[in-house]
Formats: sequence, structure tokens, C-alpha cells
Amino acid sequence: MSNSNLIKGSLQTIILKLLEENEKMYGYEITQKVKELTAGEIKITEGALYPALHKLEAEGLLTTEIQQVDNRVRKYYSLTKDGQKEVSSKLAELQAFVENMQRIINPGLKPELGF
Amino acid sequence: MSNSNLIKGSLQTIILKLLEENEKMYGYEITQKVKELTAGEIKITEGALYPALHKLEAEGLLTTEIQQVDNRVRKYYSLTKDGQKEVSSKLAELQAFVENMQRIINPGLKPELGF
DNA sequence: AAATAATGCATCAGTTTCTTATGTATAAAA
DNA sequence: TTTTATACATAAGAAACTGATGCATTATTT
Repeated sequence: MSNSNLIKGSLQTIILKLLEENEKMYGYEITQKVKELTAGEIKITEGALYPALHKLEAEGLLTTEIQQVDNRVRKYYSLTKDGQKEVSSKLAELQAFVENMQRIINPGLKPELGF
Repeated sequence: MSNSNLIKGSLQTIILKLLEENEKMYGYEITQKVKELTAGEIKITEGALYPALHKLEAEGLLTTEIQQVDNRVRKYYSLTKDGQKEVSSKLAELQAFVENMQRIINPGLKPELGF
């Protein structure tokens, strides 16, 4: 991850959500997808990404499958059943965070929002 | 801070924003205000709050003023000039974070949002 | 032809930011 | 009288990063 330190803790959410949409992705692909979606504003560093992927796998939320593509190794990650459940949970957590921040930053505002 | 680990990095933003609105607050008051605004969902712990306040003061964003109230010591914090500037900066950072998360979570969505 | 950038994985030291526990002290409430 | 609330503070440990480094292959640029 790069830029703002606000992002701490959202990397897992990003990974899980992308895998919910994409079925199967490898690490480098995730970094490129995030860069693309955020117009280069969020750059996931390898030092953050790979440990995060390993942790999610160790927790049983992701499974891996290694493929050879042009003499290069790719490690594809997919959601497990538990991982699929965790996506909703992480998204709800993110939404709650945003709502709470809005309550603090914009006191006296209608409850409406983004995710 | 308590609850979701998404919140990492947002404590400074919360403190600065509250002080922009309130002119002068002490630590305990901040914890209570946040609890009130978020209906108890965010509880700022002392172990997180005081070091954060000290750091902001050391960076020249806050100044302090000690008051005696009923034999109890209160340390009031206020924004410095630099602190006032930093509020906008932190809010912009928060908004950018939310926008980017929306782009990742809700691909193909109109650019509209919350702060 | 050679150097750089891109693709692709991984680890590691150090930093920041938190949690949880502990400590001190006064006042109010059970 | 014991617990809760008010009010400050520190400190060990955990978690999640950054930035550097390392290895290896392929594509592009000079």
C-alpha cells in the first residue's frame, strides 16, 4: 500500500472484494488492478501484499493454485467458502467505519452513504 | 481506538476535526464526544489517545493549556495555525481514501460521495 | 548488444499505530 | 465502602504497513 496511512487495515478488504469479483487472481495482477481502479492513487506494495495473501491463506479464506505461464510462475488465489462469507463481513465493517467517520466529521447529517 | 482495525490512522483526523469545531477540548472530553457521535461504536482508548495528542503537540499542530477544575487537572488542547491547515489536509486524505475504496468496491459508479 | 523496465514471487528490518494493562489521583454513586 | 466516573499518563506487545533487497524471466529501449 502507499500514500495515506488511513488505508491501514483495508488491504484485506480490497483483496477479498477483488477476488469476489474475479474468481481467481495472482498477486501482481491485484496490484495492477488496484492501480488501474484508483487511477494510480493507491499502489499496493509487494511488502504489504504478499504477507497479507499468506495470512489470508493461513486463515483458510483463500486457496492457491500455481500455474506456469511462459516459463514464469504464477500463484493464483481464490476465495474459499469462509472467504466468501468474510467478504460481506469486511464490507460491512468498512461501511460502518465510513458511517461513523461521517457522524464525526459531518455532525447533523442524514444517514445515507456509499457502499 | 477500538473495534474495527480499519480505523488505523484515522485517530489524528478525528482529533483535529473535533478541535476545529470545538476550539478547545481535553482528552477525556474527546473520548466521550466520539462515543456520543458514533452511538458507542467507536471507543477511543486512552492508550491510543494520549500518545496521539502528545505527538500532534510535538509536531506543532496543537497547543496545550492546563486548567484546574474542582481539584482535578484538565489539559486543554487547541489547534495551532499549522493545525488548522492540517485539518483540511487530513479531511481531503480521508475523502480520497473513501473515493478510492468506492472505486475498488463499486466499480462502475458515479463519482459522488460523502464528506 | 546491452541496459533498463516490466513481470512475478518472496523476505526482512524498521516504523507507526494501535490494544491491553497498569499506575496515580479525586469525586460521585451504589 | 466499594465501585464507577472523571482525568491524566506510560509501557509491553501485536498488527500492518514501508522501503529495501533478492531471485528469475521477458520485453522494451537505447
